[in-house]
Amino acid sequence: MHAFDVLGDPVRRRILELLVDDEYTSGEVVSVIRDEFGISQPAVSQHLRVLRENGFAHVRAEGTRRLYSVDAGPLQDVDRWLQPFRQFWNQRLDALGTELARGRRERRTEPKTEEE
Amino acid sequence: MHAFDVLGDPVRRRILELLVDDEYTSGEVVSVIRDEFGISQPAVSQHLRVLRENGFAHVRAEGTRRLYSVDAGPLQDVDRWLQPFRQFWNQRLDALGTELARGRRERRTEPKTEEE
DNA sequence: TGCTTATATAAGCGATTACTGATACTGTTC
DNA sequence: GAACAGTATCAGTAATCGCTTATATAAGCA
Repeated sequence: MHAFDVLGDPVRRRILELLVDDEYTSGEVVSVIRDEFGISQPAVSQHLRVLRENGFAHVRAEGTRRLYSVDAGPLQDVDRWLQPFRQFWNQRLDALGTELARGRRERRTEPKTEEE
Repeated sequence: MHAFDVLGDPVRRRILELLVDDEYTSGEVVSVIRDEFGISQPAVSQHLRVLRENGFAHVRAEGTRRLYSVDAGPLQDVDRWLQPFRQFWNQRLDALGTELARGRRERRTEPKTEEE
């Protein structure tokens, strides 16, 4: 399953938004998602499985509990895929990011048009 | 249709990769995609429609031809959604991006660990 | 050891998606 | 204005997805 397919589901996106801050047990995720989306425990568990199997989440057992956390690998792939398109909304930020990633030392920024 | 659903399809991703460089006529897109994916003209046209209707592409008529180009709006939404996750792979780039977007003037960069 | 809690898996079903072939529409050219 | 080229739309179909209910597994506890 491609990263974008995984992220296509709103429940899975929401789960990742939860995990970005903290580890959550399966049950905690279930209770948030049940409230927000009105779906069952198995439904959530299946989404967690998709996240696991596609490398978006780590699991760690603690007794009978399962603690989920973000694995950012596939998100980084998405970020990379996006790279060539960034020129459209922010050429300067994009260029700067590239430079920085290459380990440049110094920057001065020119006047710019604001967005966001 | 959510941006991530649109990007879930490999044909649509490929079309956007083409359009990132240049305008393409519908027929040009069809011929590239037909070669690479082996699907028909209507199939490609339907994908172009999805891109159009979801704001990923502009169309411009020129005679009987239709010229497609990227509209980056929804991609920028995706980029924004990704933002909180960037800390996982590059805290410093992330922080810098945020600062720059807020219009700061000056930067000096510290020594860093390389990635990419 | 048996009950309970936490979680995962399985089977089945309805909705959605991406395709195909057929056709419609709209300019261009003779 | 008829034929053609470029493109879009339509109707039908097969595959996939996300849900539900039912059930399995495994740890904690009386």
